[in-house]
Amino acid sequence: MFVTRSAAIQDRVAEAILDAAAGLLAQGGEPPSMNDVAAAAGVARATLYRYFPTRERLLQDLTDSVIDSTATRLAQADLDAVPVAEAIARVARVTAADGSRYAALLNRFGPSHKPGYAEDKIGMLLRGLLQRGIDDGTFRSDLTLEDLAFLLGCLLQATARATAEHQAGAEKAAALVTSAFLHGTENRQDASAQDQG
Amino acid sequence: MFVTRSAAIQDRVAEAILDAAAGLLAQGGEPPSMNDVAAAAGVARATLYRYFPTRERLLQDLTDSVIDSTATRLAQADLDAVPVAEAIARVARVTAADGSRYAALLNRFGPSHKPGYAEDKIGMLLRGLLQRGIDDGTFRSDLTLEDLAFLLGCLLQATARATAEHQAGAEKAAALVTSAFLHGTENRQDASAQDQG
Amino acid sequence: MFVTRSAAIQDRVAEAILDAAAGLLAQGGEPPSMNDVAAAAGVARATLYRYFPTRERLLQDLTDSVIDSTATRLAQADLDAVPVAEAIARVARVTAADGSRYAALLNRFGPSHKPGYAEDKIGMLLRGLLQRGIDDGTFRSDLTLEDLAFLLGCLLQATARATAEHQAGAEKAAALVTSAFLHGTENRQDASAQDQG
Amino acid sequence: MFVTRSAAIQDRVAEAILDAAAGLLAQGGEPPSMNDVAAAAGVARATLYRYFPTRERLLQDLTDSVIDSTATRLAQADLDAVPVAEAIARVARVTAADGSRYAALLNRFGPSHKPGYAEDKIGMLLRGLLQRGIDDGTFRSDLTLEDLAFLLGCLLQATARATAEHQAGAEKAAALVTSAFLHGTENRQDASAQDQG
DNA sequence: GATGAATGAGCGTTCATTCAT
DNA sequence: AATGAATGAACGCTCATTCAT
Repeated sequence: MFVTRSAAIQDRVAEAILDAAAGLLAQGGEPPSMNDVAAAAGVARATLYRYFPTRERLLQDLTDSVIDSTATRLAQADLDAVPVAEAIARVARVTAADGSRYAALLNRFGPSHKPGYAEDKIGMLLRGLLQRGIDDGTFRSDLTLEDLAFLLGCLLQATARATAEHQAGAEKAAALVTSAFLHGTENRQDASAQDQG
Repeated sequence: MFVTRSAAIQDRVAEAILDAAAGLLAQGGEPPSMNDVAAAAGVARATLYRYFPTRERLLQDLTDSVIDSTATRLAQADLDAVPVAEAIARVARVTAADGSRYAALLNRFGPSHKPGYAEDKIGMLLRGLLQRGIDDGTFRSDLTLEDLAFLLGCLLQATARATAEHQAGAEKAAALVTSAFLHGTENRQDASAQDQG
Repeated sequence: MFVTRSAAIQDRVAEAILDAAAGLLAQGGEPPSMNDVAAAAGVARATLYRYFPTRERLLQDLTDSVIDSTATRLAQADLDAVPVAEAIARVARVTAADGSRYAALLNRFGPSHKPGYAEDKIGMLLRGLLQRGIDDGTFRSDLTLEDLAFLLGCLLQATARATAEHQAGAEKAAALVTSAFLHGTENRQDASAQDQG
Repeated sequence: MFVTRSAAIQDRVAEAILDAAAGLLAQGGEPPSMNDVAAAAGVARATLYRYFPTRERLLQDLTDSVIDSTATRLAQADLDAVPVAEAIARVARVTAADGSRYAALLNRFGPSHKPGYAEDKIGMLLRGLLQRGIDDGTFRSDLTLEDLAFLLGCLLQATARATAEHQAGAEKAAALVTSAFLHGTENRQDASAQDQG
């Protein structure tokens, strides 16, 4: 009981810290110091370190949490229930909308974080989608799964970054990337209309 | 004469410092301290600060210098003398080969640096190329210059980043990006073979 | 209790730092660097700065502490219980013995420190003494309190300085100054024997 | 010839530097940096070092020059031609008027300078005067030449310091010190009127 | 478990002094 | 002989991290 309640409190504190850190990061400007994060979360520096023993660790966990929420949203998008082209469009939209927070992290701290399980979750999801596209003939047959994954990864990451800077163009960027990716990879046999939403 | 020689020495020292900094950055790991940079350049810390009064300034100048060299290489690539498709391919190759250094900087310090004239030089070059493609019907007519620039920018930047991590795949990444971009933006009237090299 | 103990520790550290600084200053030679002070006190430089945020502040506090101890010794000298002449002699002896540390500070850093309450404490003590001398006819009536204070101040300060250089002659200097001051200011009516001890 | 003219120029530059330094010191505030001195004198830092190879040396020479001018003024005061008491009064006045510059140096840099020939010049002059006072019975016979020199030195130095701080009271301080010194050391046999100015 | 204090390392800067020209 | 550039040392300060309580 005690342990449970205690654990709940722990989680609450940890989340408060992550929220504070996310808020500070979203404000732009210089990357916040551990001091700032602790103050914003309303705890002492030493307490912050009890939860996240390292600055790197804090950022890693923050990143994971952000990615996790994106993964969740993607999981809710019913990608398996729609044609690959539409699924790609949805992925692009989610990425543009949600990924800006992730990109903000990337922009400020580089890809130093070792991809955790959260990131793999998205990766597997996308690979599944791409493999389905290969199997059903949506994509050109001369492109391997790796090629497609690289391209889509590039475009999505770039979309996220761009969106993080000018929050406005999220929708447009998503549409553009979707269109380009699908046109750039489509199998010419089917002339299905891959128009952007 | 004297002034010239003196100025030459100055330049040499500045360049030595930039080289040293680039070398340390390329080694990966933690971003080097000013101390390290000075030591690697073989000058005293005070001298380093004489040339680059701020860490930020040093990185800015380093970035500019890297971009400048890429711009120079692009300028030597005779982009105007070949079809747009081939020109894009060349741009991708140069970016993959040369841009890794730039991406290494970006990865470590984010896009905080205000784009200087060097970066604009590349931007103008690319916009000129894309405009030519629009004019000669290489690209789909529903894509504006802005759209094309955004897409190409995304892909090139992603290429550079990817190359910086696995130096090996530079050629392949360039080819893939070229192919995807051209397929994704081409005007369907001409069925020219834009295969990757 | 806890607070008290903690505060006691803090005081102890602060005092250790002041002691170390005093020791280094007493050694003569170049004024010690903050590094030296920290090392001598057995704390890190950052800790030193936690206690004394500025070199100036450290010296100021050191000066105050030295003056304070002199003031304490003067307060214990029972000046009010003895004739003015004897009281002056005691003041001179205390100054010679104790003031050398103060003079060492003055010699190295000039009178830039703004006199704090500690210094005022001594000033008020002496003025009280001099006023008593005026009232009981010890001093010539043509000398104001200001005049007497100036003269005594000059002589005491000079004594302290001289003593700081040749620690040996402290007693002699005190006697000489006492004699000169009393002879130089005495009221000729009373031929009391103000001989030096 | 050349050497002579050159030497003259040298002297001129050296003097310009000393003047500049004196001016900056007189302005109070923080002790001027070698940078400041060089700039004020209109020469490059390296040139300043050619003339005064060390900060300490510059201050030493500056001190010597200030003392020298005081010594000159004392030499012109015809001390030998007047009674000892009057001579002491003149010494005090000159010290108060002229010595403030010296005290400004002392206050800022401490007595680190080894007394040079200039200082000895004043010392010998004063000792001669005091010896005359001993010989002609002006002073108490229980005070040695050393005692008298110490006392007078104390008082004069204090006068100089005091004057340096409040330029105003120079005359008054001189009178006070003269009176105190003479009363404090006089031989009671002669009741000559040693009133202040 | 939470905290205040301590720590070591780096930053940006100034300054006295030295070197090469 | 005069100079600009270089140097090393210190300063005041911030920050990520650790320790003792």
